[in-house]
Amino acid sequence: MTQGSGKLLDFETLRKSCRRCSVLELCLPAPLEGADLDRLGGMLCSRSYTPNQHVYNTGDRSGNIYIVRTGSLKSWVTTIHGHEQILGFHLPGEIFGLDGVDAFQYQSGVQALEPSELCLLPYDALETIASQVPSLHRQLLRVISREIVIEHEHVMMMSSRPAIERVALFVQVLAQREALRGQPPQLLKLTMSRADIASYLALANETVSRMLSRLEQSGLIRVTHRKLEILDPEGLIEITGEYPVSLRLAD
Amino acid sequence: MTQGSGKLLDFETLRKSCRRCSVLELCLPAPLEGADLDRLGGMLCSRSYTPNQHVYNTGDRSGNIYIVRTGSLKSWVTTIHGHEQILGFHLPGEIFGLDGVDAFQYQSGVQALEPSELCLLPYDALETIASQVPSLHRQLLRVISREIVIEHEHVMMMSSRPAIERVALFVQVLAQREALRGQPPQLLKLTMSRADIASYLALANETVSRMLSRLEQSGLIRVTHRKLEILDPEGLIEITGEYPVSLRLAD
DNA sequence: CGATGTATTGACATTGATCAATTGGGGTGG
DNA sequence: CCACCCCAATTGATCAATGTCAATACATCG
Repeated sequence: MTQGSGKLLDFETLRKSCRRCSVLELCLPAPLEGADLDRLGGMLCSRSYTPNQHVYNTGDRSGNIYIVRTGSLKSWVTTIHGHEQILGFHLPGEIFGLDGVDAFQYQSGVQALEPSELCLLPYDALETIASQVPSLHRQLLRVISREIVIEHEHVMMMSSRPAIERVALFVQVLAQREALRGQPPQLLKLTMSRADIASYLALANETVSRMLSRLEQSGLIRVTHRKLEILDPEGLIEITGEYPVSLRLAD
Repeated sequence: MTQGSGKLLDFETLRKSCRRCSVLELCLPAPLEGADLDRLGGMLCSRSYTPNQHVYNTGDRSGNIYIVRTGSLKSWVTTIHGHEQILGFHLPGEIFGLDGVDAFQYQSGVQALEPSELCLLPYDALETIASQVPSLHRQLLRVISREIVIEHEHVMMMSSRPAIERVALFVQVLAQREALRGQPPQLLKLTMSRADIASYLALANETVSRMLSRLEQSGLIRVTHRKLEILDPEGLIEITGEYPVSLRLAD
């Protein structure tokens, strides 16, 4: 496994660290008592990654669950043809690495798309955490739950038949995920390449380009290289006529 | 939520129940002590479902994680236009219901494809279980891990470009899942309709029919209504591996 | 400022969706 | 037990949408 620059955190550092973490409310929505936070000491580890750096590769011996603190990453598998299939993008507050629990080795590869910081949770520590900090256990389950909903959203994108819908849905879901962590959802930074998006949506990258251009010509968005501005959210929703009910915010 | 015929199990019944369960080694691979099994008493609940019966619907207040004991089920979401998108099929030993943890309501619907029996795990009980039966906590994580791997396999199917690959992969993965629970993997019972398969693979159901016929004409499988026999597993692998792409991919 | 890889745009070919007709099974009632 | 019916599945013909190939424009990074 590719190693990042990591360090174990002592009690005091951790408490401060988690309290200052930008995704605290996602990772630990329930207020943890100071004592509970202390118990986490020694279990957690924070690590930084540079763009393109691998967190782990397919087949690597597993051992950790990861939660994104800052930055963004992609996970993928390589097919027999040597073709790379993107399985997901990981934004702050989101989890990955669970696919390695069952077989003791990761079933996919993960690499950073930009400078990123991750929070590591060793599998072994989870049992201890679960038994000693029950509220954290519930929070972990919630993060896993969100991850599964995101996977379902991915399926919804891939099953949208007209390519324009897939791309529009992609933009919308990305904006939603930005909003969830309190970021302005109308200005997106596409940290992944067009080819990554294309693979994620099961389209040719030329098609992704064309559809983005089409959305821009319709006045719905504005794209300049890796910056994307949503001009007309309502219009986007109209395009994705098949927008799944489950994706809409509580109403 | 639609109610099945359920009953709470006392200690003794549960112990026998779990010990006789066909998916014991999937659900609880690590041997549990008798005392641990006893502690599960009162937390677990078993329920039977008839074909087409709903376990829950999108928007239902959540509360349980489900593990399949016998039978098979499908989960789906309905789009605004009334179109049904299949998210997954659930076989014995597999888990579902996690998508309801975060928002306190299920984000999808689930219904039985045949007479099925489910094991219910209330969210609330999970914390207790985790703290009192640590080994079970780890097993739960493994079942979740398998579920995520299955979701990734689903994405791989949907991203396979030629339709024949998607269907071939579908058959292979289904056989694999049968094999995992000790069933002969060459004889499959398709409990779901062609339309369900089509939705799952993001294809038209006519295309699924055509591809199954094509696989049969090639002598790789034998399909009669809902029974599918794999005649040439190697041949299937070659199709998913080399079909049309290998002719053009020069890498 | 130049070089290399990424993104866009265009032209064409092909796959799979759509529409339509037919067959086939499983369930129900006579 | 058989016959009917209805829904599921198969098969066929056509065409639009998107993948593929190719060339150009554009950033980013050295």
